[in-house]
Order: sequence, then C-alpha cells, then structure tokens
Amino acid sequence: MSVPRVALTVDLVILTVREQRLCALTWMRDSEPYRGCWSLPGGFIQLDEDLPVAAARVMDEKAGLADVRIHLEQLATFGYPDRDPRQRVVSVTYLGLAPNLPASSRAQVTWKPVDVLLAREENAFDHRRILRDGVERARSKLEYTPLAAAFCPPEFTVAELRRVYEIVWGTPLDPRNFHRKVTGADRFLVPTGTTTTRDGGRPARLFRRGGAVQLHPPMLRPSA
Amino acid sequence: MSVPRVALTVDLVILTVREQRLCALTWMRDSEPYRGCWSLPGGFIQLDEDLPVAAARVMDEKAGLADVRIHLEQLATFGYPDRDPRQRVVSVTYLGLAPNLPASSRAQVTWKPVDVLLAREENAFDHRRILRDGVERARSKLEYTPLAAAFCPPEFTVAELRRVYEIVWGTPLDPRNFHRKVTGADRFLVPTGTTTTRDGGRPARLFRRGGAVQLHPPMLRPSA
DNA sequence: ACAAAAGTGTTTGGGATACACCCATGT
DNA sequence: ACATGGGTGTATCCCAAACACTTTTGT
Repeated sequence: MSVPRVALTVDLVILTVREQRLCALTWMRDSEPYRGCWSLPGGFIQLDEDLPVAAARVMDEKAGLADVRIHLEQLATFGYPDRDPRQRVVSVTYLGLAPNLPASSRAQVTWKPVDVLLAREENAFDHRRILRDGVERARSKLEYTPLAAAFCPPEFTVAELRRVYEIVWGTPLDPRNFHRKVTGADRFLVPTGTTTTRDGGRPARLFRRGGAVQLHPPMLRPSA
Repeated sequence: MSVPRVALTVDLVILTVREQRLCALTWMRDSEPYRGCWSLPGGFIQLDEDLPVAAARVMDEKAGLADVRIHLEQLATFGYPDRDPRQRVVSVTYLGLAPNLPASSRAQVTWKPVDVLLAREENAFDHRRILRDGVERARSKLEYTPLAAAFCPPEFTVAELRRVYEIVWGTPLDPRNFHRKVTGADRFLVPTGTTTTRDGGRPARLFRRGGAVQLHPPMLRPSA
C-alpha cells in the first residue's frame, strides 16, 4: 500500500532575556523563498532520527548553541498545505528557554526582541504565528514550573529572577511578596551560601536551580 | 534539493464518560502488525489536507462520529524511528472530548475504560503512551477550561457535571462547594430555565454550556 | 550621612473547605 | 412520613496583596 509522504522539519523557538527584553533566536534568510525575511532556525528531519534528536541537531548546526544543554520541549505541529510554497512541509516545533548567551558567530543568526518580531510582517512561512504560540506557552509555563530559572545564569539572585518574570509577563511585581513566594516554593531555589553586590545595595544571596519540576504553589500572573 | 519524506498519520484520543468510567474510543486491529491489539483510530494524511481536516476525516471514517461536532485539539507529535515496524511513520495526535454517544456501528470500534487500556499491554505501536498523555491533558484541562461540559449532553445538571469531574479526576468532590464554584464561574454555565428529576430527589436546574473559554476562577484538583 | 537594594513583619480581604441546614420532589 | 438528591448559609482557615519597616552594602 502506498501512502503520501511529506517533508518534515523541526523549527525552534529559542527565547532568552537580554537587555531588559524578551528575545528570540532568528535566522535571516539569504535564499528564496522569503529571502531577506527572518525565520526560526530549523532543518529537515533525517529518516533515522528521533524528533528530539533532530531538534538538538538543529540547535547545534543552525543556532550555534551546541555545548549549551538547554531545556527543549515540543510546542506544536504546523502543517496546513500551502505554508511552504515549494512543497508540502509539516513542521514540528520545539520551545527552548536559554540564559543570555552569545548566539552563533554567524551574522545570519541573531537575538531579536519578540515584540519587534511580532509587530513586523517580514517573516518567513508561518513563523510569526509559531513564535507567538511559543511566547504564550513560555508565559504560562512560568506560572507553574520553575523554568524562569532557565533564563538565568547558573547562579542568580531573587531580584534577577524577578526581572525575568517581569520582562516575560510584561508586568511589574512586588519585590517583597515575590521574594517570599519563590524562596518559599518547594525545591525551586537552593542557596549557594554566597552573596553578590552586582546589582548594588545590600548584598543579595545567590541561588541555584532546585530540583522541582512543578511549582507548589504556582506563581500566578496578576489578573491581567 | 531532495529531502527525506516520511509518512504522516493522525491518531485520535477520543474520551467520554459512560457507565461511571472514563472511556476511550478504540480500534481493534484485524491485520498485521499488532493484529488483535487495540489501537487508537487513525489514518494517513493526504497531500493536500490540513491537519485538523485530516483529524475530522478520521473522526468520520474510522470513529464513525461524523455528525457530532466535538472539540478536537492537537495533543502532541510522536515520531521516534521504530514506532511503526513497517516504515518511518510520524503521528500527529489529537485529543477530543465527547458526550456519551453510541460509537460506530462497526464492532471493530468500541469504547473501552482507560484504566483497563492503560493496564493492559496488548496495544499497538506506542498508543498506550499516547493515550496516557491524552488522559493527563484532559485532566488538567478540566481545571482551567470549561471542557468538562463537553462530556455532557447539551442540557445537563450541576450534579451530572460534578460526576464528570469526579470520574475523570478519580476523586470525590463536595457537592455543595462544587455547586457554588461552577455556578459562580464566569460564563461557564447558562441556565435553561427548566428542571429535571431524572436523577431523583428534588428537581435540578438544567444548564447549557456558556461561552467561556478559560475558567475564572479555575476548578483546582484536590491537592492529591 | 545618604541612597539603593535586600529582606522581614503585619494587616487585611477574598476564596476555599467543611459542614449544618433547608427545599422539592418520588414513593 | 421518609428517603433522596438539590441548593444555601456560615464559620474557619489559608494564602496572597499591600505596604511599613529594618538590614547591609557603596559612595
């Protein structure tokens, strides 16, 4: 029995926080279609390759973030027939949250603020839609998982973590109540025992990510 | 440029509540591979077909639930290389919640309790894993969306809705507090103005689904 | 001394839980 | 009359928001 076969890609929504803004890793296209438009880093899946493996390979080859072991989770699959003008291509997308890192050395790959990307129209395929879904997923994941810490360097202060929440959610948070909530949440943060004054003022305790997978209790967004 | 192409299927996790149990629609395989094992209803995607359209077609052709317009949402995509012994097949899965309906007239398609399906090993491909993910998604969706009402007939009582929650979550709920919460949630339920005594006792008001998409405030599971 | 940021204590209000109690039907 | 389930009222508790206040640094 013969069945239709389609080309399958993995496309990545890699987010970070840098210079007080939520940014996504973009690939500037230098060939048709959509030459000169931004796209998400992506690549075709090999026949013998598992989906997460393909995602990790694209992280390496296209995004230039090979060494960095960042959290990658499946976002959604996009496959309406004409999303790629050349042929039927179905895209399995992954969401990753990274600390503020230099991206690839290639000029083609850069961090861009998501609000700029979502406002501009010059995007390839349906990648603006995919980015929007990824950002929304990240926003809600911050509520009930400890993934906000994935945006931070290995050691960070409570205030730095709060800045992540404020930038991703786009809302100011009360520093005092935030402090109590995150330090009280089960296995969210583990103190290193050291402090830093890099943010000015009184020395702040440094923390590392704890082993929690879910957040109890969750950090809920202000009612919006 | 030549790229690898793979076969793509849509597989459905269709859940309902019947006879006090959470059940899933299963397809009994009558050909190899996995002859005699249960599987999820599924089918190959056509070249010119959007993914949700393919899901609706499978609902019709395989599940025999054509007329019924039920809620279908994308669940996840499964694609490790050897999940189908014949060839590389990637499966885009959808989750649907249905009221208690007669399934197809074909004996091959039946409702089976999910606890039985998840306990048994005689399943095709990785469909047990997919079912498990679908059930978990449904459980958490009941918390913050009004989808529990999708398990009910068009008109239903608060107690019938409560039974849905109790069966899907596997926990008893306080009838009084449940009543207050669901009738107080914004646009969850709209009263029809009529009552029924089909459950015995004092007549219960009948409700229809309201227009809410999210639940404010959410119905949280007992801490478990 | 003063500014700046970290961290703690305290009050208060809304929502959830637990449960007593009343209502409206069938038998 | 009584059983059965529908529905309301109420005390209590917990948690989160709001914000005054103390602590510890740099300049």
